[in-house]
Amino acid sequence: MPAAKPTPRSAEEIETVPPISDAEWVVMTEFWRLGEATAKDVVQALEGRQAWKPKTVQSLINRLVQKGALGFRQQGREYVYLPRVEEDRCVHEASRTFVDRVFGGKLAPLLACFLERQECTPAELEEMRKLLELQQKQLSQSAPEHQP
Amino acid sequence: MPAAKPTPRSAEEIETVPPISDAEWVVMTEFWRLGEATAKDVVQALEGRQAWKPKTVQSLINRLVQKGALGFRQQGREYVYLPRVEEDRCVHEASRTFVDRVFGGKLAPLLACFLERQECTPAELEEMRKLLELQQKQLSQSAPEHQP
DNA sequence: GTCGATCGATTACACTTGTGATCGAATTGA
DNA sequence: TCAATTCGATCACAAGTGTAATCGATCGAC
Repeated sequence: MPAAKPTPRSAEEIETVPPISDAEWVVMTEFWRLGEATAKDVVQALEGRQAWKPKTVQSLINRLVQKGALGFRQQGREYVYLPRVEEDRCVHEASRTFVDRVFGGKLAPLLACFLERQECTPAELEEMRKLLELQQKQLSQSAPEHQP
Repeated sequence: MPAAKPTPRSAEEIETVPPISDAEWVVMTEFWRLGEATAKDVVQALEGRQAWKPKTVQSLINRLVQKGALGFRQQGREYVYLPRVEEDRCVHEASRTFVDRVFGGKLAPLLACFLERQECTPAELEEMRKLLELQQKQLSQSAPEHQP
């Protein structure tokens, strides 16, 4: 069957993010970083970090297109691909799923797990503490607390 | 460097944890919780939460045995299975892999992601903040700071 | 002692994933 | 003009996964 299917959709967003496998994730990350890119761009970007043949990268791109995670437009003989799913949404979805599966949905045990093994730098510890304090401050402002 | 490699292991313990798939993880979780259990125990434990036929659960158990994640001993006609990999290690390994893949190895962005979407309860926020403070305190004691 | 219920063992089967190779058309350098 | 290169399209193929069903032995109820 010829290329009847590969016309880019006009609709920009899709509602539910498709499942993205580990290897595909590496590729998506590059597209999220680059915004738009040809297959070759991504091959070059991954060079050195990933020992993938160009054809492998192309296969992963093709699957991401099939899944609706990437779109593309034609430019001369080649395609320029671009993300069709937001990084934030995918990242959040993946995190949610992971934390649910492994930690019963709670983040604190994950943090504890990392702290136990000293997986965080002091700078990161500080950053996280600030994030938490900020969040707590905002919460306490928006939701009136009863103070004893 | 703090956090050097922990104590050398005994020769028999499995050093690298096997890959555990999503469905298998659900089963392992029950074994970690129960300590020891027959297939039927786990089927019953999962009843209501997971719409799996008993044969499906048995298949997952068999694969976990093949992978070395479960062991068993015979008891009459049936088997009593038990974990052969520590939950902590599997959980940590899975977390490490996930955070590396999705957040470039840093935990803070994951936390930020959850906070943005208000995925944490106030109690959890507080718990995490305490965890962080404790860790920071311990660090500052073990690694002396340059004096003001 | 026979029959159905019940174990674990073995088999099934489609889908996904990782990792490419091949093919035909277009492009380019000589 | 023609051979080599280079796209994307299509195909390949083994391993892993989700989701069971069937088979052969055994145990318990009559």
